[in-house]
Amino acid sequence: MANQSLVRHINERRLLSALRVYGPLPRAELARRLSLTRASVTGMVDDLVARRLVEERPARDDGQRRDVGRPGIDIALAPDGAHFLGVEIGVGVMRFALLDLTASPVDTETVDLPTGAGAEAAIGLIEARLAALRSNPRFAKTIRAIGVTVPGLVRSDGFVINLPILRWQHLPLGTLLDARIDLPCQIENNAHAAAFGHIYSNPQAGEGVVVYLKIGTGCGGAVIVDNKLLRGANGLGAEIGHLRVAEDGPLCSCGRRGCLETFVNLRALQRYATHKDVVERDVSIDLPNAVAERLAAGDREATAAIAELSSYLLRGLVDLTNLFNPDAIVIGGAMLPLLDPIVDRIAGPLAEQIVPGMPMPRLTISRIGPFECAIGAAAMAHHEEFDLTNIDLHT
Amino acid sequence: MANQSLVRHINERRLLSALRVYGPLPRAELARRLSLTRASVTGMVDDLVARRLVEERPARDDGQRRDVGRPGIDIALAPDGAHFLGVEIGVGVMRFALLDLTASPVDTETVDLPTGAGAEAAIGLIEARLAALRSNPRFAKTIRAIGVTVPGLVRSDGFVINLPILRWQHLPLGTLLDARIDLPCQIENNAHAAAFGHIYSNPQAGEGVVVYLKIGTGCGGAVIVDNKLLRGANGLGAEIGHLRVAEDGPLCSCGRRGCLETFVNLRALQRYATHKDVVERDVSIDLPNAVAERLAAGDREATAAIAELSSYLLRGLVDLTNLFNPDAIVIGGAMLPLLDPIVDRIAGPLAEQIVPGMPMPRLTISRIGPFECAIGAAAMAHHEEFDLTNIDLHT
DNA sequence: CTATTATGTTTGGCAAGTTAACAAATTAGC
DNA sequence: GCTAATTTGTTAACTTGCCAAACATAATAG
Repeated sequence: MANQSLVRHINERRLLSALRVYGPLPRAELARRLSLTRASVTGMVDDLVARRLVEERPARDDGQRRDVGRPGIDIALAPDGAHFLGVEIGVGVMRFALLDLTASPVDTETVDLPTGAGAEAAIGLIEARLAALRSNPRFAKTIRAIGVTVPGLVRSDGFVINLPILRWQHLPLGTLLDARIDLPCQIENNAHAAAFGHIYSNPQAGEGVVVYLKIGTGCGGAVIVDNKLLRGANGLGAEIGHLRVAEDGPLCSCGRRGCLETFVNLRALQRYATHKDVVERDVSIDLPNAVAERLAAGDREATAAIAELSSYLLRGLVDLTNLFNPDAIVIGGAMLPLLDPIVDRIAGPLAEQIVPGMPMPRLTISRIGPFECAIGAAAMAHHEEFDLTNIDLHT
Repeated sequence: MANQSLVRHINERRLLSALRVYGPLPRAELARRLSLTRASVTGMVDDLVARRLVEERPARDDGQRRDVGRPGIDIALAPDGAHFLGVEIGVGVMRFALLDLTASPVDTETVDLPTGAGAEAAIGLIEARLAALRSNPRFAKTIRAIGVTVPGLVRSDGFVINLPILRWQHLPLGTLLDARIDLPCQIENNAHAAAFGHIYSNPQAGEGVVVYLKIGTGCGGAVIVDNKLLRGANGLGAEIGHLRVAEDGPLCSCGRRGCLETFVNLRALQRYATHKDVVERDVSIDLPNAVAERLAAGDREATAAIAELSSYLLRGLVDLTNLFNPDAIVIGGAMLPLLDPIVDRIAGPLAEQIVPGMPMPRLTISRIGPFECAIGAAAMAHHEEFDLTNIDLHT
């Protein structure tokens, strides 16, 4: 199906993506940026206005010096032209984020997910949240798709293979969702979604190759190449947490020892800081803040704990840098309050230990915060429908 | 530039790729496969015939039972419509392969590259080979581009960072080539090229995600996603040889210890088999054959050597499988005669040790042989000009 | 020998972008 | 304040390339 309608499809997405990334622009400027004529842009904008996806904006009177010539009329994405719901299924909690057509969050919500709850309960909560949102006339008819993230192995067809933290296994979550929700549902690993959320909300960050690490209850990862997630054959790619970084160590949920995930997560941090092992649910969410304070106060035990965690993380990042030659490594997740000192500690040795000649990647921290997975999931749904990428030329 | 000419560009590449992959086909069949009308295909074929890229073929009288209806006239790529030269710069040797428009090798050649020779000498040999080929009227005007492979780190802009085996370093090879050769030259790491050659000559092998390992003098790798190489930010991606698979080990060319490359290569095999370390140039190319014979004869030392090498390789493949969730792992390179027993030994443990739930990749051996890098380099040039991929929709 | 079926070509139509001309809205200069 | 210059946005005529439909062609089936 490579005919004129493909050209229109491509140009439409190029136009919408430009407006999302650069903000409102007049037709003439759009024409220049997309290498189209003003005439073509006029036609496309007319069409998009009729479909309520873009709108004219009154001239912003921002005191900017105007150039000579007739001033342009800004065209902007119509924020409420479409909405996307992102859902994070987490440990004891579900988080929801609603994005508008500009991919900005317009609503967030957190609800408890009882420990031991199954998929039915989670789907019920999604249904309820969707109904609640739709009772608001603003969102009643514009929610187009849902993205759901889970903390573990999930195939791209929506089949959950294993979520050790939730004790969910072999579960056709996609099918179950499709049966109960009247919108397209996409299921994704939480780290993949968080990574995508980061590059989608920082467009300049997504060019090239980005390796993302999410350090929290576990340690997950994602790799993004030219704004596209590396999913692997079945959507299980970038299982960075199971990279082997030591000959021995605590038993991992995967059954092996030495996995990065067993050395780099909140529970491990607790272990390093207190020399006592604890069970998962006893690790407080406030742990990173507490350790950060002790660290700032020069506490020796906290310093040693960070040093130990950093050493394993470093070991993993060396391999990842050699394998992916990334432009940037982004670290996010619940460990956020401690990421600055960790990154400071890692940058130097990383530059030394990667293969000589391999350029040092930028080390960045994702500061989106606790809704990063939900926002990322919604961003993926947004991207699916409106972003310029992944147009299949083969069929 | 997304207008009707883009549609034609896409459809032309779809048509040429279909002919390359499936062989000669009549217009009606092409129309069905490309979802175009017979009328459109007629027009495109007329155009391509005029440009000498395709030609009509007399009906093959292969005794096949004919269907009812008017028989179609096969359209085939005109083999001599274009040629691409691939060059491998190796240790002591340069190999050349010329591909025609069907991406089949029509000429191969090996010449000595004196030990210690610099880039100037190598470029001189390329010039000479190109001149020799052009003295044949068949190739005089049809060679369109050159691909050159080097055994080590090279940036996508053609700057050679480090080739430890050749002692070449910090060398603007791309610029030097452009100055002396009147054709587009692309420089690529040898394992990347070999991987690409494998999937380009086995089209069904390139769908999805393929992890390629080249085991020879060194151990290099490449990852291919949907027929495209994962290059990384600077073209240095997939440095699989420097994946760390042990806490200690022989000193690697990268300055660290524990790299996969130091355990999995010809010299290491020699070491395992003889318990003596030797210098690189003393490792005979025939070593794999010799060991294979001893192995077949049940020789205990050879068996142990293969077991040792396999154990390190396995360790690397576990991480790679978890990281990339590949459809297939392909192993090639000078170790070829030993790859069958090695793969036999690895398959079982690999399935056990990857993350539970991660599908087991197919384990395949690339049997292209000694010209795999040269053929792959030429294939990359062919792909650049004629394959349906990497059409940039952003500009 | 005729009916059927499939291929390949021709003709006319449509979609979407381009070119070129023009009206509209602003600044610059006198 | 008026005119020239400049830039935006629209309109109409043109071009490209695919589609739809009709037709000529070449085979098989009975």
